Amino acid sequence: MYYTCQLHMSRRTIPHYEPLKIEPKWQKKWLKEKTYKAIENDKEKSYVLDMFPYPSGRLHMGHVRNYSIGDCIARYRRHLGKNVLRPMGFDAFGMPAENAAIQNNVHPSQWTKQNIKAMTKQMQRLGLFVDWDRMVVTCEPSYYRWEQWLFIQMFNKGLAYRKKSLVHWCPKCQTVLANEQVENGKCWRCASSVIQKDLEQWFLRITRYADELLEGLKTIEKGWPEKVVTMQRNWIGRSEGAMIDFTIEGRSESIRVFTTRPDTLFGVTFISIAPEHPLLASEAGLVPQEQKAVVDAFIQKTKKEDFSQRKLNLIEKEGIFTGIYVSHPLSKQRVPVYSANFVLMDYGTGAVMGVPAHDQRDFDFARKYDLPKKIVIQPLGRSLDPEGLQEAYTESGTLVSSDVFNGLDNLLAKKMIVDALSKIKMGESAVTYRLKDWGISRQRYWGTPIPMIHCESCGIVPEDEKNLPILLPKKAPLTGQGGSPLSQVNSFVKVKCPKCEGAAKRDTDTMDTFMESSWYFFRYASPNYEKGMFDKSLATYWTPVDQYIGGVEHAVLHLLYSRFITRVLRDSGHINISEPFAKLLTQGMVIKDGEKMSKSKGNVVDPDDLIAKYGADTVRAFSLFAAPAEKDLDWNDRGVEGLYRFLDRLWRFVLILHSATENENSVSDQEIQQDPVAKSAMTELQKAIKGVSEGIERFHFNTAISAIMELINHVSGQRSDFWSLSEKSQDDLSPATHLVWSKIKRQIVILCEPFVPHISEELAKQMNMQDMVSHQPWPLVDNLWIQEGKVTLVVQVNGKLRGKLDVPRGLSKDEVLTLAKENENVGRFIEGHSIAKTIYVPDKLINLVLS
RNA sequence: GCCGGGGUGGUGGAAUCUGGUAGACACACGGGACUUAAAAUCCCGAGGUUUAGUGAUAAGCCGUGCCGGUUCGAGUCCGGCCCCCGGUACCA
Repeated sequence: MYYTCQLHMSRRTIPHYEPLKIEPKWQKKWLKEKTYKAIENDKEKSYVLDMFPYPSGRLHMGHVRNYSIGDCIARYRRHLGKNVLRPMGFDAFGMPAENAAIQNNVHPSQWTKQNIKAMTKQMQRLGLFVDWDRMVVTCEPSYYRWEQWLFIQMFNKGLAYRKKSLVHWCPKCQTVLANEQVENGKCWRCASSVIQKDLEQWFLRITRYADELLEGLKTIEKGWPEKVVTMQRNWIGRSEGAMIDFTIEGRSESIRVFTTRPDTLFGVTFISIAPEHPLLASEAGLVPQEQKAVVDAFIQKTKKEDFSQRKLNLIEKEGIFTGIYVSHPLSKQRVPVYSANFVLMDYGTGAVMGVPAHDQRDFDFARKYDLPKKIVIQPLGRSLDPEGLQEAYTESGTLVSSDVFNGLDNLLAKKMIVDALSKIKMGESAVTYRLKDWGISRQRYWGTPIPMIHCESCGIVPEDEKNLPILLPKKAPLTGQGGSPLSQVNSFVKVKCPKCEGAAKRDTDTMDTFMESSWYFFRYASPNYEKGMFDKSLATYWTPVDQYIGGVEHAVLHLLYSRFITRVLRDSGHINISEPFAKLLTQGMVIKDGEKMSKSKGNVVDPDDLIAKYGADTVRAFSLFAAPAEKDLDWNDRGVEGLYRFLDRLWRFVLILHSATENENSVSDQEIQQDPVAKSAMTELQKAIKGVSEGIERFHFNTAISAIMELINHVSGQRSDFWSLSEKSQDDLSPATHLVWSKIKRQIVILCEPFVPHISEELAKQMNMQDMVSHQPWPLVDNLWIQEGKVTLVVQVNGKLRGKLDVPRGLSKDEVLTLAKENENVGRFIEGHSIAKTIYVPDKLINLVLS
């Protein structure tokens, strides 16, 4: 495995780049010496965090990409002198473990532990910058104990509560899903169609923080992708409007509607309510006898319709007259009440005022059922009439047919009408949110048990904190059928009530796994802390996370829940921050042949195979080089080969520089200036330092790596015999070149360390460098060398490129103009014309504008 | 529909923040050197097109989805449109 330098017949040989030999050695050393351990100190801290993985069994390329990015940032920041924390852990509760248990008869805990072990090994084989002493595994009782404790605190503050409600239910996973876990009417995990069930469940009152979560986005929007901020904003879905009461004819109660357009109140020609609305239930006794049969039939029919389809607006608008009438709160006119399938019970009040002239849905509905359209807003300079109206007019305008509000601008009218309603207690301004409370009960085994007890005499009682953790029983029947597995474990269910000591039952649901991931980043500050969720002073030192990296798929789930829980912890005095993640980088997917990598498509690339073939450095470097971080990365096997070849080139490049520059003598800057070879090499080195630094800072890792390639291309091109140089060649290198090359060999290993740490450390060692590369400071750009020297100045005539001038920097406009006119090609274009104007950008270009 | 992001060679992408040589760097391709041969390695070439020249080459024109504008100068800024990707949705 040795090749001999060709031209010089040198006795010296340079061993080939052999990643598989050098990588394990360094990985062992890093682990043994705890090279990347984070210890609190006086330096500026930097907390770099990747979203922790679910222990599915094996790393996939998405993980590799994620960790390569985080690793690069962590390493770079350490070189900059920051105190870097880069921890790793596992989001270890969840369904796949339980499914594996059902299918293969392995205990979820065993399955999970095996996977954690295997995946940890894979990560170590990648050579990640990680403080392994801070590992957090969420299925450990020492972790979930504090989650149970948090739940009790939230219960005591009214932030955790139980209610019966319609919830999303996945028939395949046999469990409830949160709103955020339903995508297009399908389960986020298994893609089964979700159905609705009426169940009693635990909820966390995230809506109490709705406004704050919305406002808080302003403080982080600079550090987060705009896309994610927008998604959260839309998800919270704040809308301002009014609640308005329509009194039911012959009754004292009223139907309350929510509207964002109180200015169109006089345009109401009907009311529509959701089929599930309680007023339609028989108990309410509102629907007249003669209408009862048809109304019930309509309700039944709508209920049968696929709920998700109804939400997705795929079903034609349908409705039925309920026989109920209400009275308009201001005009006192009689208004019919319809039940309509497009009105949703879970938003607003489940009842809507129908204004066909100014709302498109109402317009469609009115057209179908031949209901009148009343125009109450006229646009400026036009006059709408109900007969000619082809669609609802939803823009602004002036109020008409609206009693005392006629002539008002509609924006002003909004406020005036709500005021008028408030006075007679028939309405008030109101804000609604799309965001709903977070349902966290899961009828599954492999999760954190909810530390609550149901007592017949005392009601719902929290477990005594002394008894935490409430351990998940080791044995439970796992069949995937028949509700919570824990309900079948007698020893778990039967407890004494902490209040009255009477016989009571434990809650048998477990918490949504998103609970664990909502605070793990605090736990890393003190992973083994036993007196609470985390040590406040340590968490205060490290958090917020300075740079968070992960997939965009968590834009509203994990990233919103974490912001919520952080605020809960803040309000109970456990931490002083509101926002857990100061900066967020969402990396794109790894795709192959235009499709997402997946087993079913058979286009999965296994990181282990690649590491076994090319080594970790190649895999890491490729995943950074092939595309900008935030874009999708199209996997390309040839590209990997290319990166491997580059690393081989890097390897030989550094060793050749080394063998050619073993004896260094001191040379002044001036001597370098006067030596063209040395000087241009120096300039290229400075450009590379600049390019790599800026690339990493802007997360343009692809251009950062190309800056290193350019340096190698340039220096190796300085001599035609470069690739066969040896120590013999020292004699024919100028002292200045000798020095600059020597500088390059020392600095290039630092520049490439964030991308390819193994090869970098190994090269440093082979060059007998004292310290490990990871402890070296980042080289600073010496602008002197970049600014020095000649520049290529562009000459334009009328904005078109006509010539180039190689000139020294800092020439005056007149000097350049004279040179430009002398240029033969430029001369051809200006001949016979006079120059009307000259634009000169120093050291860049001159543009001659002809008259 | 609404909200984001994007559209640049055969391909991934650079230059876009801050208007100033479009195509860095790489992949793929083609040619050459080395080799008995191959691999590896090294070197060279390359957006399209036209003109002149045997030729190396020189020069012109066109070119960053489309149309228009601002500017001495637009891939970059502004207005309008088309297409692709992602998110979201009877949200009252």
